[in-house]
Amino acid sequence: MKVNRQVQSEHRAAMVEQAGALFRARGIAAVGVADITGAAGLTHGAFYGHFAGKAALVAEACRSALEQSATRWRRRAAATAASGDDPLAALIDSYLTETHRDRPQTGCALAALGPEVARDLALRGAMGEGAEALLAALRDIIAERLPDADAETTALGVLAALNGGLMLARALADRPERSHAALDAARLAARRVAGIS
Amino acid sequence: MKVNRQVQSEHRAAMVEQAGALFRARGIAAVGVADITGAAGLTHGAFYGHFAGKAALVAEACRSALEQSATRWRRRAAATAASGDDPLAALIDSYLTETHRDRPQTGCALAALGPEVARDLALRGAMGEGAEALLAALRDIIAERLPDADAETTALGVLAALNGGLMLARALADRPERSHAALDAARLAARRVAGIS
DNA sequence: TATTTTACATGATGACTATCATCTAAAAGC
DNA sequence: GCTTTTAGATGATAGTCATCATGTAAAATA
Repeated sequence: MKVNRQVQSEHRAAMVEQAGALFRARGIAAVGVADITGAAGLTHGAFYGHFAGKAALVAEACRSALEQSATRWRRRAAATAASGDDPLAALIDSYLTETHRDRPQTGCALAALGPEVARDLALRGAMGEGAEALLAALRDIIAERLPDADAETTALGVLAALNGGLMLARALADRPERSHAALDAARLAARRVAGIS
Repeated sequence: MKVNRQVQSEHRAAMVEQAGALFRARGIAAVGVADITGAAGLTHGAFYGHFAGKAALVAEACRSALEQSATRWRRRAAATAASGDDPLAALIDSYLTETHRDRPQTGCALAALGPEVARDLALRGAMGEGAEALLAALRDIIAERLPDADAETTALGVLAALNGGLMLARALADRPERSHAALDAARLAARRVAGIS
């Protein structure tokens, strides 16, 4: 049955959103078109009216998830700065938590999907754009917090430490103390890279 | 046709080896049993005499690839130390290269497969063991090079920076200069985490 | 050498999945 | 209100893949 334009665009947004969550939780290959439409409250037939194919949705979901993260980073940095705290330290601390480790579906898409997406040439564009959005947010936070630093290089280094730390904590998830130690060590590492506390 | 025990064990080793390379290059889900046996010069029928199923081979291939990396790290550290160079700096520099970025099939399995494997509970054990092997090698190299450092924490932090840096460089592979900058920044970051040069 | 065992090949099967064709009912447009 | 358009549902199709069943020839064993 046909729905009005408002509902239609909600359906599309729901598919992008649910796809992003499912991909991050289970991986791209393990999520089918029917899983995505189902999570959005539709059936598989609705899919091809909205997207050219699964690959098109993957690209859109990745870019969208990363840009959403970038926006969240900026908002939170503004909020912590307003309350007198260090926005860079706050970002590092909130990224490298057990909560983030255990909730990939709402977490950083770069850490959850980076390798899987990077090896698909058709998806590299979307991933690159999303990564740049994250880096731009981080660079701005660093430039404001550390006016003397090379914000561009520091942002790349800090993002590497954040991503790698989260990935390592997930790879060690079977060993709770080791996984916890990885998060602690990565928080320290990210601070050292930034040159703070 | 039956083959002798020597050849049989070579076939098994070839399947583990080829699986490791194919998984790192294309991802686990994108590689079929027939691809692996084919790369080893066999047909799909030979598979189930050697492994309980695809999952069993995935676990073995991951552990094997990571342990091989750990061994290579130790050997190279010994060689660079013998020639008077800094083994830790050499490890950092050789990990964060464009060659490593562009050759996942022979590179670090943690960076290539970490997220994909970490979300599969049945595979976490193998990945955790492999990660520990890498960390042990790195810890030993650090303990020798920096006797005053907390080698355990430093190893976790450096591995996070290495992994994250490589992943970021791959995510930015579409933008050659940015990808190059990510490698440069990650080398600098890893050094800062270790507290060297 | 004769017999048994078995590593691998061939072929089959069932499950799953992306995509397409068709149908329907409701929204859009007049 | 009537006609046209179309979002989504249902069902079909073709391809892929892991796994299993069976055959065969060579190694192992006696």
